[in-house]
Order: sequence, then C-alpha cells, then structure tokens
Amino acid sequence: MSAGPASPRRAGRPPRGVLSRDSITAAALTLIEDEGYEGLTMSALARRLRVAPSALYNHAASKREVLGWVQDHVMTMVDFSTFAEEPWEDAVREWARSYRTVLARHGPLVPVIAVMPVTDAAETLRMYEEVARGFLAAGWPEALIVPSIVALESFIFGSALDVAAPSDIFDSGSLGPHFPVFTSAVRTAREADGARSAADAAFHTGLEAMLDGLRAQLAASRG
Amino acid sequence: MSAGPASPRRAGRPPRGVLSRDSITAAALTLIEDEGYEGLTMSALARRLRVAPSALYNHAASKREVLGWVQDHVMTMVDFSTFAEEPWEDAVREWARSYRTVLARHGPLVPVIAVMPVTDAAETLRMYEEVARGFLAAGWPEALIVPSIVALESFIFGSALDVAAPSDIFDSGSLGPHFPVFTSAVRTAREADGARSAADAAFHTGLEAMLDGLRAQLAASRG
DNA sequence: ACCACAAAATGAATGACGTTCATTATTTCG
DNA sequence: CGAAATAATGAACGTCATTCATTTTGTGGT
Repeated sequence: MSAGPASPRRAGRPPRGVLSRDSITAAALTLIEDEGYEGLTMSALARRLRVAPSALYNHAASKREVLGWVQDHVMTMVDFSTFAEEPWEDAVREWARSYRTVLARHGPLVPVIAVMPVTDAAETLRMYEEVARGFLAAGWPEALIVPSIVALESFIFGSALDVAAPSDIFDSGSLGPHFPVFTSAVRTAREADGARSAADAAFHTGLEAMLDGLRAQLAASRG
Repeated sequence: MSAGPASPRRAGRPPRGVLSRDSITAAALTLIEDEGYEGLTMSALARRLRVAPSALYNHAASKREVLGWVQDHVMTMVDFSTFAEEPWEDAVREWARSYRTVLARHGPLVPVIAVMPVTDAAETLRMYEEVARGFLAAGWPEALIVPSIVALESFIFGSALDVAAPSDIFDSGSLGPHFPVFTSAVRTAREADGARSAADAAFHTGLEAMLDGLRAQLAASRG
C-alpha cells in the first residue's frame, strides 16, 4: 500500500515544514475514522504523518491539545443553518438531530465537549450565537434561552452516548422472570419500534417531549 | 497516618484471605472519593489494600471488571423508592434528581453506564423494574414505557456530565462582541438564576419540560 | 553576506500504567 | 496424607505520553 520511506529523513529541521496544526488535525480525524478513538495514539498519529512521535510536540503541547483541535472540527460538522430559515420548533429538531448524529460518531469526545469552556472555541460560539438568535426571534424571554439550550444539549449528549449501546442492552437474560414488568415492556417496545433501534426511538420520544414542554413554557412565559 | 508494614508479608497464600470482591470494591470507592477517577490505578488500589498489584488479578480479570463492580455499587445509591408511594410525576422527579446527583459524583462512569448491558446487573434491573411499574400504574401504554425511560435517562446522563463543567463555561471572553445575542443571554441567565449554577438551572428547566411533554404524550395516548 | 537564534525534525530515555509469569506458601478436597 | 486449587510476592513486559539532547535548516537584524 503506502510506500516505504523513500528517503529516511535525517534529523534537523526539514526544508519544508512537514507538520502543521491542520495536517495533524486531519490525520487525527482519518485515524479516528479508521481505527476509532482507541487507535488514536501519538505514535499512530506520527506514523500516519511519517514523522517521529516527538515531532508532534513541536506543534501540540499534549495529546489533549490535539483532541481539542479534533473537537473544534467536529463541532463545525453540526448543522445549525435551519435556525435562519425555519420556524423555531423545526429548527431545533433539525439541529438536535444533526448534533446527535455527529456526536454519536465521536462518543469518547462527548464528556470532553460537555465540559469544555467555550471561551476560545470560535466554532462552538458561532453555533450558540445562531441558536440563541433563533430562540430570541421565536419570542423567548432572554432569561430562559441559556437554560433551555443547555437542557437540550444535555439530552443530546446523553442520547449520543446511548447510540453506542448494544441493541440487546435491555435483555434481562436469566434474571428476566424476576423483573416481569420491565421485561414485558422491553418486548413490547421492541415490537412497536420495528426496525428502529431503542436508542432512535428514545431519542424521538424524548426530543418531542422536550419540544412540547419547552413550547408550553414559552406560552406560559407570555402569560 | 496509616501504619507501615508491620510484618512484610512473605510470598505464598496467606492464612486468611486478604482480598475479596467486596473489599476491593470498597477500597476502590474510597480511593475514588479521595483521589478521583484519575487516582484509581491498580497500583494505588493495591497500596490501599496493602497488597502487591498483581494480587488483584487473582480476584478481578481486569481493571475494567473492578470498574464494573464500582458501577454496580453506584447504581444501588440511586433512590427509586418514591415510585411505590408517590404519584408518577413526583416519583420521576425525585428519581431523576437522585440519579443525577449520584452520577455527577461519578462522571467518568457515565459513558460506561450508558452502554452497559443490563443482563447481569441485578441492581440496575431492580431499578428499571420499579420505574417501569410506576409508569404502568400511572396508566402508560406498554409500548411507550421503555422509550420514555431511556429518554429520561439520556437527559439525566447528559445533565450529570454537565455538573462537572466549570461555572464560567459560557464566558465568551475576548470573542464576546462577535456573538452579542448569546453573550447577552448568558449574562441575563446568570442574573436570573442567582446562586444556582447554570447546570442546576438547566436541569430544572429540562426536567420540567420533559415531564410536561411526557404528560402530554400520556394524555394523547388515552385519546 | 554573515551570524545568532528560532523552529522543527530525529532518536534515545523516562515514568506511569495495566497486565503476565514464575515462584512460593497455605488451604482444601479426595 | 498427598494433590490440586488458591492466593500472595516480585520481577518483567509492552504500550503510551512525554522529555531531552542533538542535529539541521530557515529567518531577521546589522
């Protein structure tokens, strides 16, 4: 496949820079796509870039920093364009779906993103600005905007984690008979949902419930 | 503090067993309480138990397995007793609060719990059985019970992650002026919420919204 | 044009961590 | 009573992130 080292680079600064923040981020993303997050090691990353592991530290202070770049890029994949075009409820629905889909492919990033300060994550701020704008245009009182967005995000984060769960996560196995109500409910749900996974069904149920509830709160706030 | 090795145990099976699944789990829990999850290493765990690290592997196949024991114990701390006593809505509220509080202290466990099959986690099954029973008693159609529970759980998981976030997570810093709507909404929310953290306010907002929405779905299902 | 210094690569070394293995001693079971 | 299972020790290994000394090359100031 990939050629061996044509001319094994000697030590010393190379004529043209081999690495950059962008090239490292891109390599990390394809590495994650190919091998998953367990495969994302500094050695593997360096191998992809045909470079010694220590060379990475001339550009990133730590693996954590590389992960920050990846996270920033992942956030750009979330589609929040509909807030400018569609009514509030449809826009939230589309945004939430996109957000969850993106995060589901980057499960190990979810706990990091949930906690990451927004201060210098410009892409994330762009998203929040647009979402907040959509809420404001829909008539939301300012004090309710941030709590509502964070509540939606919490649900989205949790749902993204859920996607990674095995489809038989609720099989109660040999213990089933001891928990008849739950066991029966699981069976009924499986039949009702058909092809849709438990995670997808729950996401739909929860998102619609939350939209219902938020709509009611908005109406209440208008008196 | 703790005394040094009074009699440095020689190799060979000791007269009385020093380790057990319970003692390891208990030590892991206090270790986590003292040092957090970063401090939970097999060496540190062995040190607490006054044992060589390799001795742990006579009882647990891996660190992952120890984590499973911890997880099982953590789930027993969730209070779902109110489902037997109070009306559906209050019971869900209390359960969700307790669940989030417990998980917030065990953030690193959240992604694991979200994905862990329930098959031989008896404690977790007990909780699900009781919660499902509460839904059924409140008149929920069987097919909606599991999706509703999972949706609530997703929100709870995401909210638990949120608790670990720094309080200034939404400070837009020098970029603030570029995102005026969001920046203003953050300031307004902070003033409105008073002492309550952003995470707590969002949890309250989201939980009430979801309860509203679920109540509406229940009403609709009754025609 | 020269020179000092910054930048960027290599390769060797370090330390933490999870895990395995050979060894030893003790209990338990047939 | 003897064999086998059990449960400890301590030494070793492999992986990983990270640091350091060294080497080479680009760049800005005089």
